Amino acid sequence: MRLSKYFVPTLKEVPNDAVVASHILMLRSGMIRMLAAGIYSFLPLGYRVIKKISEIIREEMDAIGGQEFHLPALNPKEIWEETGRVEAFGDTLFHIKNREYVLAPTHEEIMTFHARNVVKSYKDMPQIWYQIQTKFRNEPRPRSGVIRTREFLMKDAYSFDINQDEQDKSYHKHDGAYRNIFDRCKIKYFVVGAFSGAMGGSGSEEFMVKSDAGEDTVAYCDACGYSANLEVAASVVEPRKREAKSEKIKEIHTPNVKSIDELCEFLKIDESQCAKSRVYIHNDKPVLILMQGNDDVNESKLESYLGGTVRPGHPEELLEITGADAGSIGPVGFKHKIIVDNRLKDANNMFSGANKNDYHIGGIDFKRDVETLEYTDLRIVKTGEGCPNCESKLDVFAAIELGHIFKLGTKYSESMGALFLDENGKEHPIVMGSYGIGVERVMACYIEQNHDEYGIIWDKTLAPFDIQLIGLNMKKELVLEASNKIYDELTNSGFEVLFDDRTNVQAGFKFNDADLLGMPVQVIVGDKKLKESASGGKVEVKLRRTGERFDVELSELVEKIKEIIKE
RNA sequence: CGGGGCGUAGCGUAGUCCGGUUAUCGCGCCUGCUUUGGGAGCAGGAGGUCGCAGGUUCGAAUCCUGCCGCCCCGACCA
Repeated sequence: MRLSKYFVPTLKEVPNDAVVASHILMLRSGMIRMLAAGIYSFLPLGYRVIKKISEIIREEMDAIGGQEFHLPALNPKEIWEETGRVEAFGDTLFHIKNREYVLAPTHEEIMTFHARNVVKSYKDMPQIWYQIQTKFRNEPRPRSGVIRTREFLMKDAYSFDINQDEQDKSYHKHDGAYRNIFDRCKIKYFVVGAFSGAMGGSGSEEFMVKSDAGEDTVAYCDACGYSANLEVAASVVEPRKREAKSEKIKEIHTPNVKSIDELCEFLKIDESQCAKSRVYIHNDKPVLILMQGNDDVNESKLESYLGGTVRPGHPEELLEITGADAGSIGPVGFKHKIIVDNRLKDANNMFSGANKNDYHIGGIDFKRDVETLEYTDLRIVKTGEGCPNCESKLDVFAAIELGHIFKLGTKYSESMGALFLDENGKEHPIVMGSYGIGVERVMACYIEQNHDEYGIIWDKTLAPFDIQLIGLNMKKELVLEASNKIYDELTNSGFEVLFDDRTNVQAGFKFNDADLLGMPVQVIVGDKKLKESASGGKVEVKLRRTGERFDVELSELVEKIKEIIKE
């Protein structure tokens, strides 16, 4: 491809709206342009990368017996009503205004629709069906360029099996395929056990990439590989030990003391002696949560302990429920359910609010002074805390979710009536799995992990082209002829070559563009080196990743490049 | 949806507080000449409803009101 005719609008300056590296570089290298918030066009160069990623995914899906579908994005709303997901998705689902259609945010219903009444016998399974297509979600806040958008490309696969054991096999096939896909894309990732959330089902794993641009938070142990979404992550922390002697309970006047830090300062005590109170509302009833010191409540853990959803109480509610404002609330005399973090199990000699403004209570013994307590793990894990599986320390960081595999069970097959007969003629719902990969996210994550101050650093697998051929001064006959010839030779040898044949662009400009676009190999043709050798001339070869450069005789160029580029 | 920021030529921006000639500068673009191994030089040129609408005023990029768009944080998120 000749750059003089190719639409690659590179940008010298950083666009105002881009913040994360992958977004900046995709814009600057002319691979994408924004149409509206969370809606992007892929330009020719960027689309080449998307096609390469899709092809890798396709190969690995086919290798585990996947069959590719092409499904409608426009779906009748009634199919989505069969599973109750019009309501479940709520505002995230795009609705068509002038017909009872929705834009598909995923395709469980549609695949199940095709399976029911057709996949009727145990002999028809297993099946793995997949698609690589555009999905639509009305995200409240798109962000980070292509990482969270309203319209995006997703590989979604669905498996259909006769029972859970068989489904486990399909699940493990996908686990392997996913590892192959991300390995081949040269992405450094890790796998996290996760909630299956609103998807339903019994188990799931997320394929994550460590990145500040990510929206998930993960606890990870370098030593043993333990990893978990922060929503469910556990850690080993020093518990509050019960002291031998329980002090007498006493009320203390603490004017204007609100926070745990202020309380410690005022009473000259350690935060480990403090029980912080948070009031949540669960099923319209108040629940008091006690945490040690400044530990934070993990609302996901609280929700899974209680079932359903919780929300923090409003200030007015707190006053009505406890008789005090936040900062003076405590367990003594609290009339409703109290749940205490494990770290404070059976603690005594604790300080907490008195349920009376400007007063706290000291010498609280949870076993003596509070009627009924429940204990569970409610902490948000922090960096440096002990790994629950080994002796090492946990690291907590942000991550991008690249892929997610679910054991769906029979949620969709039951609600949509996708049933089959087993060898005894008995009817069962199909056991399903679903498996997603965000295609643009693969691209963004790769760039997040492979760039420098000059631009993107592609490996051959995802690079839009293998080689950027740079003709330095295209007005010189010698350079023009030689670079044209090299272009033909490399192309005929099966390489994908982007030929910077622009006549009116300075050398430095071409070099910088080449580093920005980031093809793995640059071949630089200038008249000085062409004249250097009697045997027909030399060109310079530069490796983008290392910056290494060396001269190669023209006659040896193709062989040399083959050597460099072979995987 | 809450908080914050921004919107002036394709991109990046000055000017906005404190209203007043022809709206600033750089890059990019067009024409010509020169230059050609690290983001060229000279000369000439094109390009703007200052996000939109209304209002105040003799006069609005600038002040007021409403709306729209974009970014960041939060909430939300299979």
